[in-house]
Amino acid sequence: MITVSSIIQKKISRTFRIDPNLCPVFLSERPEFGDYSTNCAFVLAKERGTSPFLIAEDLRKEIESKKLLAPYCDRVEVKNGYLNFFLSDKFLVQCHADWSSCIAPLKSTEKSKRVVIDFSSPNIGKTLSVAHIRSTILGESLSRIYEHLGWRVIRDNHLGDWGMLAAKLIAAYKLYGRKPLLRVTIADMQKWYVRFTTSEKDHPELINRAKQETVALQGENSESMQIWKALRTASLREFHRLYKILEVRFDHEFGESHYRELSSQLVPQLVRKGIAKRSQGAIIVSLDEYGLPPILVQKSDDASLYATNDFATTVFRYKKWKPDLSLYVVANEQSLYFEQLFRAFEKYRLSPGTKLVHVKFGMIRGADGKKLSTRRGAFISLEELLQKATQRAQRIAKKKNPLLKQNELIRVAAAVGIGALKYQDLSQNRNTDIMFDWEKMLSLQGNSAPYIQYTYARLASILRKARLKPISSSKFVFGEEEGLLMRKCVQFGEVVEKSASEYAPNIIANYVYDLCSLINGFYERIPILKSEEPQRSVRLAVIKHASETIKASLYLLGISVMNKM
RNA sequence: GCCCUCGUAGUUUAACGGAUAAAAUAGGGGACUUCUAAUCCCUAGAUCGAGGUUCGAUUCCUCGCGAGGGCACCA
Repeated sequence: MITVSSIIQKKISRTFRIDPNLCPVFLSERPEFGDYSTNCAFVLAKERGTSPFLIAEDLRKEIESKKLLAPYCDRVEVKNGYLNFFLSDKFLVQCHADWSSCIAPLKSTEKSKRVVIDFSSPNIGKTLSVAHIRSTILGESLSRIYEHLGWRVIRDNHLGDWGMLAAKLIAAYKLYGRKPLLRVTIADMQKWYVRFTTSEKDHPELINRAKQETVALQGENSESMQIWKALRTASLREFHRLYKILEVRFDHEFGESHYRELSSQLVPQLVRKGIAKRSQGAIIVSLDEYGLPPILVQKSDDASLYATNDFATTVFRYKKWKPDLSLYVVANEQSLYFEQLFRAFEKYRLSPGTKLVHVKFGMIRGADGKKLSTRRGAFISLEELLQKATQRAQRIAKKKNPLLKQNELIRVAAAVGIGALKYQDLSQNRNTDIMFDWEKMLSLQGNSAPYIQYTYARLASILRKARLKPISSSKFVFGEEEGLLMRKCVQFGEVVEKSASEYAPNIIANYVYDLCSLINGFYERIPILKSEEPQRSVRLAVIKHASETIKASLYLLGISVMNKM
């Protein structure tokens, strides 16, 4: 994978002995500023006490006379104190000839870096809702992005399938369940669970029943254990159905239950090491030195907690995979909690080998601006959302292109509907809250997935009609318009790297949208099939690269393309 | 009370401390005998307030104002 900006940065920092951090090289904002720019002259001006314009000019002369950036850039300009670099045509032709090195995913090997991505992570017994959509879609996209960069990605769906939740589900089933276990659905469980928790207030004995279930769950062959297994399986069945529609997959679904042994061993271990101590009957890890409130790892009735389990999970993952990076794709609301968890883990392992990151995101809020909750009656099931999205897409697809065959129509509707939903979320900076709005969620207009998919379909149609004949590199000359498009395509690699390092798929979304907007302008102005050789071949080649770039970008967002729509 | 996230055109959103703050949508005007008009072109419109740091601030700091979230036995 070629990332020209880091090459330029390295050469400049080495040649002029500048700290690489002081000469950041970034993609230019406009064509007249070239392809890459650096503001290092400003930084150096401060250190040396001279004018940034003079420094920039000196650097430019030196770079040009030594041909420092050959073969990548053949032109350097100084403008407003910035150094602007222009990719050479020679380099663009080289990219064309070896296109796969620009766009193909890197292969992962034994030595590749490893990342564990913890995402989606729903609770069993409860229907997936819009609240799960962000983590699920973001996590899947991040997984694909890291895979593209050659990392070994371990996707783990950390199900909430244990503890009080599980106990209450079992107790509720025993009380209200009139169905054989095999026929129980998530909707049933949810109904029973809600009934159970709402009656708790007036009937405190229900809490005791649930506590008894937690004890009963310790017997591997108890009736409660059989019920639990069945409820868990039924939940997973439904989750998997929706994940399949969303094109989301996991390597593991260990869930909290997997760590029950480890959790129980952990607390005494923490106490022995002097990390945890008893306080007000409970066991806590104090985090005073970080200015954080303490984290509870055991309740005063000796039961374990969320944190205990997560701590054990972190230990388990560390031992099993020795990951370089571990991402927890979980909403903003849990910021404090994760900070506590990571600090506590830091105390446990004095030199952590894994970088732990809470990839947080804004909440989906209701029309009233408040958190969506079942209690407020603001429950919107994911299934309903997916259905509506697909239905609307189908209606519109039929209107727009009546020639589509039935099977094509169905494929288009799914790709467009689901794609729009994902794009709507992923194209936004992940920290911004989303106000839930049916219209917005399902919109197929403007800056949306179908705009990009449509651009792809247009190009596919041209390529179908064209029959490509490869022409030799020596005859290959980019005109201005073709060059502009090619330059944008060449940026793909660095865009992917940036989005990975910031855990921000929206960088890819913004990029592919820009690319398409460029393509559509090109499409309007420049004839392709009807142009003369050798231009025709050059244009076709660029169009092909562009369409592959769209496809690859959308793939990283978890969105599919089609040849007709 | 303390902590976290956020505040940008009418609306929904972009923007590594940098160049003329970018789009979509709604509004006004235009382009299909031409590779798919789910398209393109033109037009009007914005950084919550007050200070500070900086050559340069939507971005960093302080104080306000506003929205949302979190803060010991839920997950």
